[in-house]
Amino acid sequence: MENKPRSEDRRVRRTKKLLTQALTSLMKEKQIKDITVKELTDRADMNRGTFYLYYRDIFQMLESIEDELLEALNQILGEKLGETPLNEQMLTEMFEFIRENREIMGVLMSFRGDICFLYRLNRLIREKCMTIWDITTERESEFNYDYNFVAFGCAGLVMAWIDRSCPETSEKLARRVNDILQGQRIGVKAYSRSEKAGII
Amino acid sequence: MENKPRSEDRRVRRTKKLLTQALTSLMKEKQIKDITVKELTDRADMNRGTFYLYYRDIFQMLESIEDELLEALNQILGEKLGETPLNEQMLTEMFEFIRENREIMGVLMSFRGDICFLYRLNRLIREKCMTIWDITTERESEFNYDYNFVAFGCAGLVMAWIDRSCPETSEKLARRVNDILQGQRIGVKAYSRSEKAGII
DNA sequence: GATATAGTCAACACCATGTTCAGTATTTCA
DNA sequence: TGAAATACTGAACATGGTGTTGACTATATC
Repeated sequence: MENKPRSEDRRVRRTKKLLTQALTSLMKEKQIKDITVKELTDRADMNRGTFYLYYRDIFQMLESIEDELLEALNQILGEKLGETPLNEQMLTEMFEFIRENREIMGVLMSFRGDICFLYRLNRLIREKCMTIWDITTERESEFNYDYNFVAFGCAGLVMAWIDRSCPETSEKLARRVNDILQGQRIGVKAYSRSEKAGII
Repeated sequence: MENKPRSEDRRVRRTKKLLTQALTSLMKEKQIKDITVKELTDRADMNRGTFYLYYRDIFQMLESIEDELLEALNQILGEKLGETPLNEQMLTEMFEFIRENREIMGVLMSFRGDICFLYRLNRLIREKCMTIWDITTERESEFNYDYNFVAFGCAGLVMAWIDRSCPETSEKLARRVNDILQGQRIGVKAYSRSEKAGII
């Protein structure tokens, strides 16, 4: 995220950064559909016309922010699929990246966020798993349910983590996810006062 | 969902139903932000003004559809919290409800859906768990991570299920979720070709 | 320091929105 | 079944955010 192509003019970098900050800030206050370009550029302290130099509308702007985040995550996952394993080390790196960008990541995954981003993130990791594990189409259906459980489960866990401003280290979170995936009992049943109380 | 208060005029029921169908249909084709009231009422074959008799805008309409779904699910969960356990029977009932309303549920949970709905659904179940299991505030943090993993994991599993038009029975799905929650190994590791390939 | 490029400011047409009102159609209930 | 109530239609209207343009100013690059 930080090291963008230096080809862009300093002013361009500044403008985009200010707009991103303003959008992040506004999305903490209201739904994206209720944010106007005027409001956004006012907060970024710039002319409304400047916005249109780079983005078609606010939704497209959000999408382009998502593009950058996903591209960066893709880099971490290893550009050439199948080369790097999805291990605890890699989970740590991903969580660290999320932590570093927790402002915008938090917004995107919050109730004011974008379900599309969750899906794109999900697919990114999913495709890597498919390649690494060489899932055939016959096994795909079976794979899909469990995969989705784990993937969205992780997303949920990360949401709770960001929501608390990432108090635990990325390493600890990666270890927790690792433990769960290694087959460790998900600690929910432990909360039940009695066996009879239910199973969830 | 089906048995609404009969107090409403038949025309009103008809209008709302047509609008809901039209919205569901349109959301399969495009994002909600790109749907105009004109487009919606055209598809529902009615006057544009009629829409405003019941809804302020399209987003508010979606919200009111969500309200009804969540209210119905709340009924299934038992109105008086803490009275009914969250067991396999109840999971089956919930999945059956989702299956019956899979058209709109599918849209709401799809990549064109509403992240807010996921959060509301999550909170609904969460609050019930908190009450039943008598989670104290000290234990809440610990509980939160695991709970979120399971809750969003279930959501992900359901998404995959709806996405395939619910081929498995609600009973079978409830059993699968039950198995996972009972501590059964989540079947992802099984897909790995070798132990070295990674842990996710 | 010269040139290129980015940002500002004001003005503009456009179009979906949300509201209104009079007239018509349908439902409800006595 | 008929009358009163209520819902829907169709057209008109003001409004406000949108996206674009062109001339001018400010800033970065080399």
